[in-house]
Amino acid sequence: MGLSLQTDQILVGDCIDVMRELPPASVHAVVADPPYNLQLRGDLRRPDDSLVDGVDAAWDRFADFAAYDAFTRAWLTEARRVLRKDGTIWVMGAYHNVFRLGAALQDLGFWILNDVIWRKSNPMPNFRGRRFTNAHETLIWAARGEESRYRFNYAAMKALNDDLQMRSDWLIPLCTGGERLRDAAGRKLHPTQKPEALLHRVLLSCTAPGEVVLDPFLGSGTTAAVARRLGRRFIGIEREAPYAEAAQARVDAVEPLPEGATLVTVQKRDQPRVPFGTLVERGLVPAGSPLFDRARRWRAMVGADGSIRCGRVQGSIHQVGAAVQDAPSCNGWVFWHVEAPGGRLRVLDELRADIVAQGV
Amino acid sequence: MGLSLQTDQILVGDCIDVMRELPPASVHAVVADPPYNLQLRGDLRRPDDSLVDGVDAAWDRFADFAAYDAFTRAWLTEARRVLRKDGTIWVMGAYHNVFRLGAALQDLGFWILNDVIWRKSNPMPNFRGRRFTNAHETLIWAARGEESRYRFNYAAMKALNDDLQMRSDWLIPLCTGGERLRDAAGRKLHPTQKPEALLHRVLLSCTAPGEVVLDPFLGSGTTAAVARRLGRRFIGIEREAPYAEAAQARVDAVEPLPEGATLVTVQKRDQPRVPFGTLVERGLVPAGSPLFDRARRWRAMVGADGSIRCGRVQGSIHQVGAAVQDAPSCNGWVFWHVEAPGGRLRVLDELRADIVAQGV
DNA sequence: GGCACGTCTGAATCTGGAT
DNA sequence: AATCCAGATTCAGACGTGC
Repeated sequence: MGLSLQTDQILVGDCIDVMRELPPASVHAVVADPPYNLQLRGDLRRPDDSLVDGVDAAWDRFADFAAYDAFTRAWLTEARRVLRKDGTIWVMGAYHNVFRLGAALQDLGFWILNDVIWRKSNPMPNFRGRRFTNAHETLIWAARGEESRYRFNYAAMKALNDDLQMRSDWLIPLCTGGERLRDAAGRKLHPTQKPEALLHRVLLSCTAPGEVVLDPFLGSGTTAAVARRLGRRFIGIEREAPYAEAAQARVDAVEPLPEGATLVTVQKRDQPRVPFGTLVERGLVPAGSPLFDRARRWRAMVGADGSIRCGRVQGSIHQVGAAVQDAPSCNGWVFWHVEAPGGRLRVLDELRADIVAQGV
Repeated sequence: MGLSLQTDQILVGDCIDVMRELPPASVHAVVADPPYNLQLRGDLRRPDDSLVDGVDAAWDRFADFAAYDAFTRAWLTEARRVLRKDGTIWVMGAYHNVFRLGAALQDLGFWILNDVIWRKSNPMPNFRGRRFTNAHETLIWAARGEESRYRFNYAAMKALNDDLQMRSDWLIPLCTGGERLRDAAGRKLHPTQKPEALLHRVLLSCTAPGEVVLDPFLGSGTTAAVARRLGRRFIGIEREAPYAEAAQARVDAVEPLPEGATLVTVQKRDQPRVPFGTLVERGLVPAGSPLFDRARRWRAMVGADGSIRCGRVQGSIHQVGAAVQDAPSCNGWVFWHVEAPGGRLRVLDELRADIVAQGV
C-alpha cells in the first residue's frame, strides 16, 4: 500500500491486519468501540414476560479474560503505531471490559487524559432488581504518550456546555427512533449502534476540520457519518461485510456542514430532580428525626433509606401523607415539615429549594 | 488472634498484615479506598498562581504500575479471604488507578456487579484548560465470586431515589465545610476524605444492621463513622497513627440512629412466605370458590388443597395462570382475584398482605 | 390536528429457598 | 451439588391507534 493514506473509505477486514497496512503516525485520532465481552448467560425477560434482545453475536464471544486481553493488546499496539505523535485515542467500554482496556492502554504507553462517563438518559432498567440500573458506559481518552502535545478544543467544549467547563460526565440519550439503522424487516441492524451526539462531542473535542479519524470497529458507521458531517476525514475498518455496506450507504447520505457553520448546539440544562432520600443522605433531614404535618396532627419517623413511618404505615413521604389523611394522593414535599431550632416548623419543600439553589 | 472477631475498633498497622490475623469468611462487606497512585509531576498552580494542595504523601507513591499492581493484588487477596462467601466489596478509584483495580478484581475471581459513578456536584475545575473537568470518581461493586448470593437492598435504594430504581451514577457533593476534619491549624487532616453521604448509600445498599464492614484503608474514618451511625459493626485498619487517632475520636462522637431508622424498607423477597393453601385453610379463600383474572377472562375453581383448576388445567395458582395465558411463567398472587361482596375483584396479593401484616 | 393511551424496546454479565 | 419451582421484577421515549 505504501506511504499514501487513502481517506474517507471503509475497509473490510480484520482491523489488526488492515491497520498493519496503514503508514505509521498517520491519523490524528483513533475512536474505537471494541467488543465488550459481555458474557451473557440465559434469556432475560421483562416483568411483562417479553424477551430482551441481548447481544449474542459471535464477535462478542471470547474464551476467557486472557484471550480478550491478547486481542486488546494486539489491536491497541497497531492503533498506537498508526496514531500520530500528537494524536489521541478514545476507547469505549462497560464494566465487563473497560478495566482490561484501561490497564492495557497504560501498559502500552498511552497516557490517560480523562475517563468520560456517558450517562444514558434512558437506559434499560434492571428487571430483576438485583443490581443498580446500569445507566452509563465509559470512554477512556488518552494521548499517545506522556509527553504528547495533544489537541483539546477547550473553548468549543465550554461553548457546548453553556460556557461552563465541560465535565467528565455527559448526559446523552441512547440511539433510538429514526437514527437507528434497521434492516428490511424493521429489526435493528447492529446491536450496539452509538448515538451521533456522543461522537459529535468526541470528534469536536480533539480534532480540527480536515484531520483524519480512524475507527477500527466501525460497525454501523456512526464515527464515519459524524466525521463527514463535521468536515473531518475518516478511515473505517469493519470485519462484517453487511455492517460495512450499511455504513457506506449511511455515510454517502451525509451532507457535510458548511465550513463556517456553528457546530455548537447549546443544550438547555434541565432542572435536577431531588429525591427526598438525598436530604436524608446529606443530613439535612437526619434519619431517625421526626416529621410533622402543619398542624402537628401526625408525626412520622424518617428512615435511613428515605422512607418514613407513621404508626403502622411505611412508605414514601407521599404515600404516608396520603395514607394518614386517607386521601388518594398527597404531595409530601408540602405536607411534611421538620422542626427547626426553636420549635418552628419548616416545610420540606423549602429544604429542597435550598439544595437545588446550591446546584444539587 | 484465633477465631473471635473483635468489631467496632480501629487497628493500626499495614492492612495486609492486619487482615492476615482476621478469621476467614468473617465480614459481610469490604469498603476500600486505596492509594490512588496519582502521578502528579511538580506543583499545580491555579490561574491566580496559588498552589493547589494535591496528594503527594509518601503513601501515594509507587515506583511503577508493576509495583502498584503487586500491592493491589496482595491486599485484595487478603480481603477476599476475609470476606464471607455471600459478601460484597466496594473499591474506589479514579482514572489513574481504577483500571488496575478492576482488572485485579476480575483476575482474582471477584464478580463485578456494577461500576458506580460518584458524580461530584462541586469538583475542582481544570485550571489549565487542557482536559475535561475531572468531575467524578468510580466505585466498583463486586461479589466474592460469580455464584455468590449477595445482598442488595433493592427496595431501600429505590426508596432513596423517590421510588425509581437507583442508577449507577450518583450525584453527591465533595466533603467540605463542617464535615471535613481539620487539624489545629485549620488544614485539612486527610487529602481524600470521602463524604458521609457516599458511604451512607454504599452501606445501606449491601448490608443489614448488625453486619460487619471492613475498611482496610480507613483514613479519616468515614466508613466507620457511617457504619456506627447506621447500626452496622465495623473493623477499620489504618497505617498512619495520626489518621487512626482522628478517626477514633470521630467515631466516638457518633450517635447511632435508633433501631427503627436503620431498618430499611422491607423487600417482598424478605417477607415470610405464605403458601396459597394457608388462605384456603383459613377460609379467606374457601375451597370451592371461584378465582378470576382481572378482566374476568378466565375463571378457576379452588381446591381444598390449595390447587386450582381452570377447564382441564390443574395445578398451583402460578402454574394454572401460566398455562391459561400460554406464558412461560406467572405470579399467581397478582394474576388471580377473588370476588368480594358487591362483585368487586380483590387480588390475592392483598389477602396475603393482610395475613403477613397480622404476623402470619 | 391534537391528545390519550397502549405497545415496544434498549451493550444485560438480572432469583433463591427448599429438597 | 444439582434440581425443582414459587414468585419477584421496569424506565424513558418513540411510535401507532383511535377518538
